[in-house]
Amino acid sequence: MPKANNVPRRAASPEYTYPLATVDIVLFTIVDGELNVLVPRREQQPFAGTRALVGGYVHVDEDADALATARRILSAKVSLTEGYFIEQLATFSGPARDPRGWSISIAYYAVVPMAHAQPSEWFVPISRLMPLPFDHDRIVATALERIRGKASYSTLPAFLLPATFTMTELQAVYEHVMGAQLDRASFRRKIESQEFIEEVPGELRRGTAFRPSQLYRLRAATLQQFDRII
Amino acid sequence: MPKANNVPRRAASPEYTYPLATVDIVLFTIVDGELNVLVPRREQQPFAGTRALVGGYVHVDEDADALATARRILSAKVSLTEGYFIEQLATFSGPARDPRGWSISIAYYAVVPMAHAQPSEWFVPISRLMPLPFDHDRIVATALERIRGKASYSTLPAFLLPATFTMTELQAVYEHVMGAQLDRASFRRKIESQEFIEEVPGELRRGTAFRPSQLYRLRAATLQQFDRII
DNA sequence: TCAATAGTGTCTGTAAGACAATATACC
DNA sequence: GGTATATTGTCTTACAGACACTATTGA
Repeated sequence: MPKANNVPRRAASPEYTYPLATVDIVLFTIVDGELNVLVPRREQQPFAGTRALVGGYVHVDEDADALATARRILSAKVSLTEGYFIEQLATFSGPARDPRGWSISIAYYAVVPMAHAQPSEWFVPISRLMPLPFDHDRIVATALERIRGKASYSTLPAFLLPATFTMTELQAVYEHVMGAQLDRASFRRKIESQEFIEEVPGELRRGTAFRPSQLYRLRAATLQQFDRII
Repeated sequence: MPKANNVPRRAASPEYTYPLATVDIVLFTIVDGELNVLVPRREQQPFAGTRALVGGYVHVDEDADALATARRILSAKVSLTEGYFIEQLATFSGPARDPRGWSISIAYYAVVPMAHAQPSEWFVPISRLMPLPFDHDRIVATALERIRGKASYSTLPAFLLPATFTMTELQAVYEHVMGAQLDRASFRRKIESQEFIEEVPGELRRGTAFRPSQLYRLRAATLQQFDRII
């Protein structure tokens, strides 16, 4: 069984060449109220030592599909095994995007609560993102488009929060992801008219500020995948 | 240069096996007011003789990316070279979806006016679609979800119409794609508030019915790609 | 003139934004 | 009690759906 270090090479078939098949993941979290992306330094060539998205080869002998590849990579490279939302983003391909040759990258994006994102030095705020190798700039741009688009009509941003949160914190996350200010009353109305969160009975966030605020949590049905709320 | 009949085979590398890289296309058109999908009979194995989506291998020595693969396939297999809208749908992968082995299908969906769709026996109305080989049922379902979702907030359905059309015809196409009835006044208001179509000056559709109707066409800026209209 | 469709105007309900008023803790 | 935030209520505006009214042609 090939392991992660058993890197596949291009087939040397004289009549036909296969594309490389890889998976890249754009992992988002919130750090200090700002949207961050996981871009650890690469350990292997090409571009060893420079920051890039996490990714890896599709292993046809162990992966049930590309999503399984993505989960395996997150588990192996970032020790992330559960508690995150992940969805396919798009597939990028061509002869020039990877110096190793004609390649396919099935890109995913994922969303985790800040607490689960362990080594914060692997994350970079999207406002301070440097140019990335391969076509990772384009992949990140596509992921940002997607997450911002979905923020306005889905429960996606809620997956950036810890298990319990206040309405104000939820609004702040939506505002950060969407990059826009929202009206408190309208936001509350809209969120409550949907039924994807519920009050944690009797639980209040006290001590921190002045009037304590009600704590909320995602409903069980919402926990595994986000829903449209429009 | 390998041609279409120069089929790539799986690499026989003892230590590592590559996934097959293919592109499949869900081509939509309107026939007699109903949404149809292109599913010609396959000429090659596997599943020769049965209806399936058009598709083919990625040719790394001639394709600039997977979109180029899709365009090459449409040109070669359906003689469709221009006048259609195409967009990436999603990528499907796994060991079982293709009997030839672990495979990747980068799926696209495309939309053409009925006139461009030449041999109508290659098309099947979505209401009468039979079970398809591979995981093409799943791909078609995903494409239908996408096109229906986009219909309500984009100009996509307009690409199913010929060069000029009446407001009533435009509404009928939206209704067929969305699978819902729309109010005439509201529809007209919404479409006119956007600016993606324009009147063809002085041109009316006469003779056909009673009061003649104004003819419209897509604006030049809209012709190449559809826009969000919300 | 009639039939049948094209095109326009009006009313109403819903929901979001603006913004003010009230509630509740800690200091 | 004062302060800062939480939560609720009200007013206004925008817009879509419902529906009726007018316009225009060929028969």
